[in-house]
Amino acid sequence: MPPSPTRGAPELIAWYRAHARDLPWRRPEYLARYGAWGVLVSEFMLQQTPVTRVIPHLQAWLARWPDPAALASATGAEVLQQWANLGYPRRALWLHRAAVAIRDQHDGTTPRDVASLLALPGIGDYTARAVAVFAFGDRHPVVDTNTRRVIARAVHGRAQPEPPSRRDLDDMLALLPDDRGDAAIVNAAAMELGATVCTARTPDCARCPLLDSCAWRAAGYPESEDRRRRQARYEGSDRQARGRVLRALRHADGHRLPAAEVLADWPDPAQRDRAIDSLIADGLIEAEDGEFLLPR
DNA sequence: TTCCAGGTGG
DNA sequence: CCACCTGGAA
Repeated sequence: MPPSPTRGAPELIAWYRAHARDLPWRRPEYLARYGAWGVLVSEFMLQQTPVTRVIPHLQAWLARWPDPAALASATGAEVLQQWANLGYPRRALWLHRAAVAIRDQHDGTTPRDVASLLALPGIGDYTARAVAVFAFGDRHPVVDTNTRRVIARAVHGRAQPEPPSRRDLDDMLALLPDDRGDAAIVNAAAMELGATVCTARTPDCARCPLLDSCAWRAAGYPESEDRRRRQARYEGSDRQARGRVLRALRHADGHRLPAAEVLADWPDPAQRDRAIDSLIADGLIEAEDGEFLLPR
């Protein structure tokens, strides 16, 4: 017998109301003050970045640039400086470019429809739907890696999700109640459950609101083969070299340094040149008069 | 010392 | 598929 469309939704909603973390972007005063732009900025920072690292940067960022027009008028150097050590600094440039597009193409108002959001730089399947749902209250499936794991277990009875695919959105959609507000909570609850209870390595099933209906539990918690690729070593990587260059420029007077001083002590000159060239290609640094500098 | 989390774009 | 960053946990 196929699962009923909203199987688990009431349990998720009740659990979320009682146990969701109190995060800044979930507070009514945050949404009242920053609106959809606040949701968009928080989701940008949360891409690939733990909640605890985002919180202090988010407050400072929105205090400085509370709306798209304010950010759009900043320079690349200011944006990268403010992004600081959040990681993946291309996101900072994408966010800046998204602000420019919102100012120039949407009258400074964060768009509501998923297609328009997807057209903005740095916004993909997850972020577009997260903004549409959490900022505007529309009914769409929002799927992050936590959601995918929760669905793999509770619905499909597998310990780990399959590789990401469009079917993930269909799976989540099937769990959403008709009511838009309830649907938004179920989206948030699935992510929250995966982040705090149905975790990758040590799920705490005793605290799970879906315990009674969980397909993984019903199947006896079968293991699944670990198909994760080993993460590339960071020490000595191109990533580390790029990160060092940007960190040096963030801390330099005028955000510029003589080319000879940039990564001067890096052990592999070819790798250093490759890192610098790729930073220029990405628009994260510029070369001028024998110096490297953050972009203007 | 290694491992881990995590969306987007190419 | 693979590159992209960081710092805290294991």
